[in-house]
Amino acid sequence: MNTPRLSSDQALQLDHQLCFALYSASLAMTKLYKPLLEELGLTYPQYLAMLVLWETDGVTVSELGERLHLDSGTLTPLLKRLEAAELVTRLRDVEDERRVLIRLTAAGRKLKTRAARLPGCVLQATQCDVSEVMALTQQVQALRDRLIA
Amino acid sequence: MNTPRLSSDQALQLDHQLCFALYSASLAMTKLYKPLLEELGLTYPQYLAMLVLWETDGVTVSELGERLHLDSGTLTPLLKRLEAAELVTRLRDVEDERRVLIRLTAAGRKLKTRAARLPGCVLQATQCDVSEVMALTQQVQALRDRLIA
DNA sequence: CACAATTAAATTGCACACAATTTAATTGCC
DNA sequence: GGCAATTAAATTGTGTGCAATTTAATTGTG
Repeated sequence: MNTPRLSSDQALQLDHQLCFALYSASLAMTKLYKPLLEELGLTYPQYLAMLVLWETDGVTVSELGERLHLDSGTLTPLLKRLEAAELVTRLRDVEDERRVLIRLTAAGRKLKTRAARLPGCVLQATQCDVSEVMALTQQVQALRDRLIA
Repeated sequence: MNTPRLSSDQALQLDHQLCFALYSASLAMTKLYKPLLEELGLTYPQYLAMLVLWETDGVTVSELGERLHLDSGTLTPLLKRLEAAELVTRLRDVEDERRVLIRLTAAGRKLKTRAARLPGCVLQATQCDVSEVMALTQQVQALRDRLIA
């Protein structure tokens, strides 16, 4: 059996692009989170950084970057805003002064309680059940990991 | 049978977030396209705009925005850059002077030929076959449309 | 121990995204 | 026809993303 092929014209159609499906779905997600995160005083990328810290407090900027696939050019100003909001502290590691350790403040830890309702809200918006969302999440993660490799 | 539930702690884990899977996969896609698009002198969002125009030449800023789920705040400067690159023209619609019609130049139309190889490069990077990519694309599109609704 | 190479953040500059506002043109309603 | 309401882009301001460069600290090698 032959591998299915598409004409060059079809292959360039916007609605045939996996990249655009991901791009527009990701932006739609951001818009969905926006009003929910506004109550917490967070932007969407700031929320992702907080998710990492709620899992593992006290990480370096690099470690945070590896986890989120973002670099210091993005994270440094974002973390300064979280520091200004008094949700995290940014202190040079005494073991290695090149590194900056990001730690949650009491307010930062406390915010997790209020964030706990978000996953339920988002699940509802997907109109899927948990198992469907988990399956799609894993498929998209696996794709991402192949793209990065 | 009960709907599966997750603890609030598990539900907030980064790797359980569909939103983060989409976000990081979308950014990974952008990075994959970057060197390919550099040869064409396009950024990734500019490429998406060109995809629309290669399908339907002569659209308004609003129509382009509906197709890409982007607003004039994003599109106006982007289109000015495509105009500066002499790939499109931006002219007020004589029928309704509020509207701006975006049309491909000869160079803009011609660029489609060179773009034709991109879908193949991207498919290869996914390490999937066409049918898998198509299925995932449709799943993600359907999710996006439910999120927007 | 000196010093080149490496590493970690920060900085700079450019291009998005998007909310909110402004400007200009058209429509609707009387 | 006049004018409020609506519509389409553009503008303004904030916050990412990321390449490229800079700054500062550490490591490796002779």
